[in-house]
Amino acid sequence: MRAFGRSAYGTGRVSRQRVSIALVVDASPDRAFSAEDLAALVRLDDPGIGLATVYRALAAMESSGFIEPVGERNGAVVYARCVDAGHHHHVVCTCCGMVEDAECPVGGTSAGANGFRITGHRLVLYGICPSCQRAAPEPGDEPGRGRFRVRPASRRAG
Amino acid sequence: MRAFGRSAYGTGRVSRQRVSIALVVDASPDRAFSAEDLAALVRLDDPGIGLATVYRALAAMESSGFIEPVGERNGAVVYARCVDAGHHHHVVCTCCGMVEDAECPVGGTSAGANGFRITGHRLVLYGICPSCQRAAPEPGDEPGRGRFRVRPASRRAG
DNA sequence: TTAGTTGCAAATCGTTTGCATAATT
DNA sequence: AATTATGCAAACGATTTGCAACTAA
Repeated sequence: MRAFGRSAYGTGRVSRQRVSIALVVDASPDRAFSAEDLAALVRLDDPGIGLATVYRALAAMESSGFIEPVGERNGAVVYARCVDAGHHHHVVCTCCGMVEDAECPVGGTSAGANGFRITGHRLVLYGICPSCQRAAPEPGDEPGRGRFRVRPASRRAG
Repeated sequence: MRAFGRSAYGTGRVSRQRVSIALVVDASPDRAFSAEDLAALVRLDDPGIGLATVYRALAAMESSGFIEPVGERNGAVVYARCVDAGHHHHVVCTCCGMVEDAECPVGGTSAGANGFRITGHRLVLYGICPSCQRAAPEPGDEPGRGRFRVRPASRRAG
């Protein structure tokens, strides 16, 4: 197997399954997705793909920088495709899960206050996308349309 | 039961257990801790405290802004005490788990690019604290001292 | 060949919950 | 007295892992 997939996984072999998975992820650059979401989509083409395979691919894509975890939905981690090449972040619609790359507003801090040597950071912006804003009656209310609510990662239900 | 604890939990009743828990958290403002860590510390004074109680207290303290999840350790979420009152973030030593409050470097973005109405963000800075830097032979190597490795939240082992 | 990948099913294990009891307000 | 918190133990459920078969390189 060749071509696409190489870039998504960085290193390692590129199996038929990994190509399918990478293609689906590549085709959904503006939507946060969970392992189950991804599996469901991939199964449209390859019904026999196993969840474990998806999880393993997810881990590989994350460490290669092809995707990044951006929150959770019902206790499951949701990821976003990293469209931009370099260092960047994501804005996630907490209502529908829409995602867009965002520039990194964090600067200078790499100097490190209090003697810390800063090695990195994780930032995710949350908001309401244009589409969901339109659907929301009261600006300020959490729109009720989305079936993909994303929440800042940390714990399960509430 | 009264006094301390009120501020930590925002609303709700303040039981003996919740006071003990809040006291321990308050006494560890510079260390990331997991539910198990916290339970172990609290049990020094109150051996009978249940893990579920700690988890419930953790949830309450998080929603009241007394603590914030800052990563994970062996698949368990680790929290940091929010020393500062207002909006701020944390710098976490990925080696030993030491934590310090950090100012928010994110500005203006509240305007929202691409039409998003930004409602919030989550930022955690990672680095090596002065103490661990001293313990690290090669500047650049991940020090090997810490027994509390913290990793950016997302998934379990690797 | 040879090492990395897959699918399946079982195992993990941090976290959540139901319930009867105890304690706060 | 009314309501909320606690402890225990069982339940959850997303994610991980062992393993034999398979396959990209």
